[in-house]
Amino acid sequence: MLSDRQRMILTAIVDDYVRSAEPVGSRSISKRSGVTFSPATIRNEMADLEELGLLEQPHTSAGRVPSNKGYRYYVDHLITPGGVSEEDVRKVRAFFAEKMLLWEDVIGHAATMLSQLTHYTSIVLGPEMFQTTLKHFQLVPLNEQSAVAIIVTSTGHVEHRTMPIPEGIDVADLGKVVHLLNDKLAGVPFHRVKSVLHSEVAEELARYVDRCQEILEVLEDSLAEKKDPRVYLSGAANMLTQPEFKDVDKAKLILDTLEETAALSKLLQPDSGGIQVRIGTENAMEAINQCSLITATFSLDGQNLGTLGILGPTRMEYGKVIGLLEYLSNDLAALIARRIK
Amino acid sequence: MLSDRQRMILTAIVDDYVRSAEPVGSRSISKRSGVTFSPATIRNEMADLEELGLLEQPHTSAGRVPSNKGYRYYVDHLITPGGVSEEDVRKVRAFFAEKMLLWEDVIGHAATMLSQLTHYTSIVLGPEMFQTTLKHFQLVPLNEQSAVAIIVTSTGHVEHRTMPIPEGIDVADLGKVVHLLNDKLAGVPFHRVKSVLHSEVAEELARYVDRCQEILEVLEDSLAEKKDPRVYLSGAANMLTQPEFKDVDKAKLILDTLEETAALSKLLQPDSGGIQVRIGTENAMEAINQCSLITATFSLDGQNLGTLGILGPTRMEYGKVIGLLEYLSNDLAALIARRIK
DNA sequence: TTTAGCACTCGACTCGAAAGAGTGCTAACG
DNA sequence: CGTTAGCACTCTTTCGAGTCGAGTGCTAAA
Repeated sequence: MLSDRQRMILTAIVDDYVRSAEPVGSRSISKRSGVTFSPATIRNEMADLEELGLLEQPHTSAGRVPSNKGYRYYVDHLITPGGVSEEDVRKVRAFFAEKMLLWEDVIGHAATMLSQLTHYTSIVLGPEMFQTTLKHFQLVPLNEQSAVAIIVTSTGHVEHRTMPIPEGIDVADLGKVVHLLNDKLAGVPFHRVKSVLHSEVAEELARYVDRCQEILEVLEDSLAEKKDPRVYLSGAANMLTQPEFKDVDKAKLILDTLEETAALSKLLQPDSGGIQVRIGTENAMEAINQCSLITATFSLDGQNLGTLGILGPTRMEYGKVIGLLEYLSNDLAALIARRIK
Repeated sequence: MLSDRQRMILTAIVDDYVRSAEPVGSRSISKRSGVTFSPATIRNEMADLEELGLLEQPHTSAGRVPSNKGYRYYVDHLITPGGVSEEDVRKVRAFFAEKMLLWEDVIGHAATMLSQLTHYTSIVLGPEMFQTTLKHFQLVPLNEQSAVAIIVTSTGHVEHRTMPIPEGIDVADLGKVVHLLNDKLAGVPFHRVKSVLHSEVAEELARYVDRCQEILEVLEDSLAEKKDPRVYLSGAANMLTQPEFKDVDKAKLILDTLEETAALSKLLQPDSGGIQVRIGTENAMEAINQCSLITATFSLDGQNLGTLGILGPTRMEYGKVIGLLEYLSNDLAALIARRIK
């Protein structure tokens, strides 16, 4: 357990270091308003905090820097529950007002906004279809060989996929199949679609439709195929403004990682709902062991609609970012809820 | 007009500099196989080439570097029409074989492949819908307030957009409208959709359908709205491997630019079909005045289907990239042609 | 016209000295 | 006993001088 003074000093060091990116010395802390003790006292406390593993020294005769453990303590116990600045609220409002018309792009634009507001990198995951239920689906024939499947999920997410039509299949037959499937599949979770197709639908369908086996097969491919959720990335270049990545090689390592959307989608996969903070080596991926990732899920009736993520250096404005993510994820959830009513 | 020897020297300098990123000295050229004259002779020629503005010297006592004008001459007159290596052909084949099933993502994946094959940054533009014609469109109602419009263009491109349903409109009415519109609008270029809706459709529709004015309005918004073509970016981090961008600030400038998709879409807009090379300051955007952009359009019956772009430092493997783009753009065009038959 | 020779230029690298920031320790103080 | 002043010490950063080496331009000879 830390004393009040130790907590105060740790807070000061984190705050200072986040701002300046330079090791924090005892003198600069003693000069803060509200500090009544001398640099020497602070040095003693700092030595104690270092022994506890909360601080580190880049080298003798440098100031102190928070360790990962230090950041963790800060986030868990010291953080000031950051409200969102009035200006940011205004920007968010303005943004949604403008972008609501192009609903398809709204999540992508949210990513852009996040990176602009925070000056960090934002990574946003769209809904993972596989975990939602099918609400409605429809086929629109394109030509002899292909059709577009439009899929609507219970969360109001719409997606289309082109699929091949087996040689010589009648369009009318397809229509019948789709009609029947909508009855059977509405409300079925995607991860069960495959088995439902096999167990319940196949036989009945076979009575009405020729060659239904072939039709079911292509439908399976386009409907039930597991796909990674869409990944929206924005502000990756913001990483380059951080002094910890002034070395191009380090920066390249991270930016390369950021281009692998599959890896990102795994990285953001939340353990649970709400806000999560992963500091430095707490992140599974080695390339971002110098970074912290803060994520927030937004959901509707317990169904996960997506994840907002902010990636920055471990030396990051945790309070501000957490506040913003909390605010924005609630906003987005509310927006989607209102939309599908 | 350059002498054969001058052309040979310029070629050697460009090739060497592209490989090494270091100013090329007379000595290193004279050592090349096939070179029969001494460094002194080459120095004389180099001085002449510099006077012509084709070469530059970073400072006295350094070797020579091609100027933008030098690259231009190289691209226009000296380039060896680069074939595509067998290995690359194999990779492209393998790639298409694998990705054809997920047709929706094929262009995006093509971008990824381009950046991986070239180690440069690839920027790919999807089809500009506004220049194609409408082939078919359909509405799928989502709930009381909204529907999805599926739009199919003559080039086989499919797109969906959510649109609001005006309060209290009958779904059956909507169906009628869509049916009628498909007759009227099929084959109409998108840039004329708006006027056709007004001039030809409006009156006739009014006879059958109540409140058709409101319906037409929302349709206009979702159908005829001009949207920038989709921009696919891949391999932006490759920029960081180039020694000319080892300075983080320069790199940041470029990466920032690369995040503005609207600007990119403008930048890639081709003057004409085929391959285009823009060297250094020939590019409109100041941030990439140290870069070259090579673009190739792929089209079908004269309709532009998209643009492949490779962005790299001016010190770029022009021959190889041009060859690859030529090959891939033809391939893509053929693929699309085969698909819509 | 080509080439050898040579003085010259200029960036890159190395080294050491000086400056400066911050510490840890000790001893004194209230 | 906690707090503080004082001080020696450590380590990085910065700067300039010196050296090295690559490459040039010029001149004179082949």
